Amino acid sequence: MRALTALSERSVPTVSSEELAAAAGVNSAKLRKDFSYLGSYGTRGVGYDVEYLVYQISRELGLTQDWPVVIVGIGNLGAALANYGGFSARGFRVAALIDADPAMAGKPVAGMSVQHTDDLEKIIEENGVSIGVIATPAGAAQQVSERLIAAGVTSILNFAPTVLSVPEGVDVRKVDLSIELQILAFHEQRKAGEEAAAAAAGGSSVGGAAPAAAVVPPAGRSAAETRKGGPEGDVPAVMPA
Amino acid sequence: MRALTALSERSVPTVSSEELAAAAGVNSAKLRKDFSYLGSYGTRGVGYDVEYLVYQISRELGLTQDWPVVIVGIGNLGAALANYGGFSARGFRVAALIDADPAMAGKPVAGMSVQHTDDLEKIIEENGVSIGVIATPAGAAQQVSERLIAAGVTSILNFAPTVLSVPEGVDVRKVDLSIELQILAFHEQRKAGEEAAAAAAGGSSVGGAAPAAAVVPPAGRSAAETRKGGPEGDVPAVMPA
DNA sequence: AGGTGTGAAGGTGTTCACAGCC
DNA sequence: GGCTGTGAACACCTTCACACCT
Repeated sequence: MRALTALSERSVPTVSSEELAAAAGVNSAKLRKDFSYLGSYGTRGVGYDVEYLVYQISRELGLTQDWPVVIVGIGNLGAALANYGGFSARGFRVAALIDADPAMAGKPVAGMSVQHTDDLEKIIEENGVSIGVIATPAGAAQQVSERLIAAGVTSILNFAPTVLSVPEGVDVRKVDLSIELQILAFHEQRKAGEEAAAAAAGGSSVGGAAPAAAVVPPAGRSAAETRKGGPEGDVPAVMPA
Repeated sequence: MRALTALSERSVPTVSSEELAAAAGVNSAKLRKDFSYLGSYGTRGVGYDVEYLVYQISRELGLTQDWPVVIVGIGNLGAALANYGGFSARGFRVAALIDADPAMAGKPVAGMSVQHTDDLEKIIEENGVSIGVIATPAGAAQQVSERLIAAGVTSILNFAPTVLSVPEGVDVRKVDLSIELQILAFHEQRKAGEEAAAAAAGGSSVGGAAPAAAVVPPAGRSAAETRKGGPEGDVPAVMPA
């Protein structure tokens, strides 16, 4: 979608699956197959009409609708989200900012006036909100989610570091910022391990030029097979000590 | 890992793959197979020693190390990240907060003093930082990333709404907050579509009780097969108008 | 000639089911 | 008897390759 939008902005009229795939960094066959699930929107010998394709995909993804959302918990994170430009650009409209702190009520954040939690139900109903964003502290999250759901919200984006328990039919997506860092740290560790291994081995490996994006299981497979000793001071399968 | 930590806090000594799988919401066979890649850390007839398993997985994931990180761009989002408790809890230490605005320099955020971009290289080198977090506006992100990388950073968590281009060997993870909302909106749209379809069909479907977590391609497959008409006012494959 | 749409081949990831150990 | 560790079966996803359309 990003690649398509870029083409659209450059007023490119049509793309072949090959060109678009290259721009998006994927395989052209995959792209064609994916598009085929939406329908036959291409023209053989020509390619896909960019504008038409943008429209079809947008609609399929629900981006042609305008989704009102509320943000509950206007601390640093809530304020950051309220100011985040990406939302309005993608069809989301921040209908209200809600905080439990009476001192926050009435304060202007991102050009809106913060409202108090007391009015949560009213706000949701009046604006027909079905998506709520929780940016409260962990302790408040579960309770907030219950009130949101009771008022009619059926999708929740949860930034609080808690697992919410919600009734069936309600979607929750949890954003855990530290998990992203953990993933980076994991790869960082592997980089260090590979360097060390390479240095120790002294270059006896075959094509050891640039093992950039290694994947986990296969790498340690054979090592794991042999080392079945047990729980005493042994070495991790995927990374040499 | 979350499920394990919870057990550890409740001082549960051992778990079977079955119990842990239920707690984590996954299949027990998958869990055993995944663990087997790390080694044979379980005891047949008994299960896994919780503490030992926590340690092994932590080490494998690189969580036993202390990772210094810098946050560049101390606006709302940067401040929110600096205050985010989850980082220190998972072995990350915020080594410095950096902002380009001279007015920010010296200001206290999350108990630290914000430093100016001029000192970026010095800070990175002195603290041995290999992971950087970019929370600047889109326009500054690419340049910041280049300075970070030149100074020795090899992993970047990018919150700015831009695609960074970086040399090989550098990992970038992009967090796009609006994508999460888009995913919720997509499911939300499908919920609405299903309701409408159910209402229209009047209950003639077979087991139409609760099609909670539907997946995309299969659903619209047969419909897509028949509708090959072409680009005039037709209906999306996966969602009835 | 150029490029889509798609059956078929090829991979990868998941689950089953059971031998083997405690 | 209970539970792990793992080959084998299975399901799903990706890629190939080519018939068919413009």
